[in-house]
Amino acid sequence: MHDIRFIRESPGAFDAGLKKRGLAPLSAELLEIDRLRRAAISGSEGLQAKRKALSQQIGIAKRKGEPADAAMAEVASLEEALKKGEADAARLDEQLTHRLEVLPNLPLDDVPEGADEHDNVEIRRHGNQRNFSFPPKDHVALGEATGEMDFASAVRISGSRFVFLKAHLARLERALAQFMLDLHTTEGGYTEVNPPLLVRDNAAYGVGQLPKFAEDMFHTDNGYWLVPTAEVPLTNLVNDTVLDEAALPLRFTAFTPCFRSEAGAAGKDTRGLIRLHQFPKVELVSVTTPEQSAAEHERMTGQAEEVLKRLGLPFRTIVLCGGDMGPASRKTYDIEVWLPGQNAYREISSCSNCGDYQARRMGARYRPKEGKGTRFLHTLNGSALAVGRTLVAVLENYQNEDGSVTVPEALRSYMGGLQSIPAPAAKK
RNA sequence: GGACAGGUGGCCGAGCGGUUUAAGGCACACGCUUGGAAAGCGUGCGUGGUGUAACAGCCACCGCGGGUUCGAAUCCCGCCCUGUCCGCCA
Repeated sequence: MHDIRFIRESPGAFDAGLKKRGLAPLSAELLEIDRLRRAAISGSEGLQAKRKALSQQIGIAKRKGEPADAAMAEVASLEEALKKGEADAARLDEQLTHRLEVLPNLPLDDVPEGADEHDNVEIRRHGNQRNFSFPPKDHVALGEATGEMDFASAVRISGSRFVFLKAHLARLERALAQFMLDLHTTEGGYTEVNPPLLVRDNAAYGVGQLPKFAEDMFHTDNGYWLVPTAEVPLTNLVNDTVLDEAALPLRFTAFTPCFRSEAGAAGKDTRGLIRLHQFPKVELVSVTTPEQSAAEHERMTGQAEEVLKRLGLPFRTIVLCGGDMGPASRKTYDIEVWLPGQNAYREISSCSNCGDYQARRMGARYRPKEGKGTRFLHTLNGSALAVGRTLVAVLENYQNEDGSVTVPEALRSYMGGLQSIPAPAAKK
């Protein structure tokens, strides 16, 4: 949600931000609605003030037992104009809100120009791609060979884009999640949270999922949304609140399943664990002052990268261009992990600084130590990491020629000391 | 699912047709007091909108939406939410 006052003061900057998003300028149009809106409000308020004054006179007169017919007649004569004025003001105000609430956040100055993912800019790489002495398999081939990654059963029971993980792979997923949570809570300073997975409209609206992305979420027939990411419940922990500055920053982490209908993704990434209707993810959410958010964004991205470093997985970090960012974000880093089976870097984390965009929608404010009143908070969210895709990366990067998979050092204590996930039994 | 009770500022809480301009308290800020602190005393302090160069002023907001009325936090209707008890249930 945008602040119309900002648009009033800096229409050029607003339009420039939209342009970076690949959108046409809108400030002139919005300001015209705003002009009409304010005129309507002024007119309406003038009449309201008149009515109020007259009503007070009537009250005083009646108290004294004097007649008040003249004043009552005058109020009655205002009736029609009052109704119209209030309706006009309400209609224009609503119109402006509807226009503003569907617009994306404005990119920060250091976000690169560009239309789509081709214009994203790589900012660093870490780790070396392994030299395989054999042709590496992809995770589906590895997982299905042992029967521990079972898509066939999932299709019968739930349909496409679901999976059963079994035995070592089920445990590996659990180990990954636990490893990540431990890292974030002990070294990262995040508070572990186990949130609800069903949320109300207002929570989905608060982070910007609604009204635009209703079709990307699952909805229950009694009105709940299944969370598409733990960002939704975690960020909404501060909705409708006024925090003390001393409490900031707040840092939350959660391991949850995420549910996405993938309505617009028919035919994309149909193979394997990459794009499912239900997938596990460890999420990070920070709530900060406006002054803290840029540094917190770097810190959060570093926290996500740390997971990959400890797992020994090669990755690169890119900054998304204006045209490729999610709507709530003002700056986003994606982290892409190297997948030998696909011979490509694939997204495994996305860390966004949302500025005050979500805070405005949620009503999330704080009281500054200095100065009066309240200010909107800044919110940030990032995956650290998408656990299913991390499992893919571990399988593909740590595979051996016989189909066994070496367990990364960092995970062994979570796997009961297991050194290696066994190769599939030889065919008889 | 059934019955009952409730939703008032950052928090607690009074008000239940017109001097409410939402009392009072807590918290917070500043000052006085003090060797320093606590306590005490004093002052300030809701949110949003509109308006202004900045003040001032004005309007709205007592869960949300309607209605009654010259006038609604207060009365009426609908909805949402919370709590308690009962039922069901891992």
